[in-house]
Amino acid sequence: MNGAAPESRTRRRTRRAILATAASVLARNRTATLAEIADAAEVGRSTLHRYVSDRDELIRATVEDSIEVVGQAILDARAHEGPPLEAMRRVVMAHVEVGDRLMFLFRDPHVMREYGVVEPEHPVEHDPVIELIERGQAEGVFAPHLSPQWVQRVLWALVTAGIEQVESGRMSPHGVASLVIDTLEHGILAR
Amino acid sequence: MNGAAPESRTRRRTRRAILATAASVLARNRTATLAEIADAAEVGRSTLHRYVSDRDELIRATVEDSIEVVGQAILDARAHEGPPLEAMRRVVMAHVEVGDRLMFLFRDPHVMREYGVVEPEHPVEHDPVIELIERGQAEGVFAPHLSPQWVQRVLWALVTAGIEQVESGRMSPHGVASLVIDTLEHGILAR
DNA sequence: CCATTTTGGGACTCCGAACTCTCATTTTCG
DNA sequence: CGAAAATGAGAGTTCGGAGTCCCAAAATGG
Repeated sequence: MNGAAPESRTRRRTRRAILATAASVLARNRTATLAEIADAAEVGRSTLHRYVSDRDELIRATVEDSIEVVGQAILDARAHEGPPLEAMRRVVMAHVEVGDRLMFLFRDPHVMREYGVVEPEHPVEHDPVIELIERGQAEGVFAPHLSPQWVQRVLWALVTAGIEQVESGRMSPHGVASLVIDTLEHGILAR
Repeated sequence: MNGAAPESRTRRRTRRAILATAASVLARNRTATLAEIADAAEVGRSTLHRYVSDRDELIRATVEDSIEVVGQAILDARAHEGPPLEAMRRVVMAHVEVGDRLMFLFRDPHVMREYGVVEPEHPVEHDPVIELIERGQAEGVFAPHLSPQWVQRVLWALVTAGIEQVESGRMSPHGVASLVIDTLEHGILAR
């Protein structure tokens, strides 16, 4: 399939910088200009066009890359190992760490709806987070009456909320993960 | 202040339709075209321009209108009356009912940052939801270690998540409010 | 029913972002 | 060092949405 054209180290680094910056900028401003993205990535507009022909292709490539990065972060969190509660905490921290990519992918549902991968390599049944939630429910740790998809969506929502709080200066970066975990686990009632 | 020019019933209705539709469309696609918005509102593009001169003014007017609608819905929820827990449940249901406006206002932080009212009639200290949360904390119902702003943000996040679940067909419209309330109150742990 | 208001649709211009192309310069790496 | 790769900057073109105008048709309301 691939024309046996390995990318040079230089080009690979530039490509990474472009895609990472695009995710970060587009997450915060969906109408950002290509010039703005190029500037933020510290690259000329011409160079940007050497890597992606189109705005459309830029978004497509950024989606693909972001899915890759997020997926790897979750794998690194070893969701399938250890007690579900501890695994969930690692997963939350992993989410926070790739917050930019997550916000790019999921803040605007339009992005995933239009550009989401057509042929998921790992079908939904193998999503590590879903499996973790199901495992936790089976072991009696997570509430059994909540659908795993809902729990996962809540996880995204809280992580996003936490990141926004940090960016708006209403919260220190340090405590976000634990606050999110606490709220996710226990809600807002006194106990 | 106002040039004593009361708007005819006809114009008032079309204005409402335009602003409501704009909120709904822009909430789901921040890059929607004016033509798309006009179509969705079932008015001609010319008519749209008769009510707002500019895309900028359309957004500004939609923000103002949405704040009005959301504020009224929250007032109707009587946040200051009765036990905090029940008041919070009414507030959640009110949020769900004006979900479109909420998503327009808060899904993209850029909107409120750029167009949010400059002179809030009711300063932040008088936000009924914040006051409800503080009251609930004072009465020992809500967790005291969570800042009211964080609780409010979580409330928004969960309502948004619920609405999205409904729209994606993963959940029935009926049970959303109670699911959001349950998750908000207790989190995801088994109990 | 008639005067007035409101609307829809088309034709037109304008503008900014997107995209293309070229060439000199810099960086990489054997 | 020297060839090849990669980049930056600028000029020029294209394109689509935004905004303007006009007129015939429809709806409103007295």
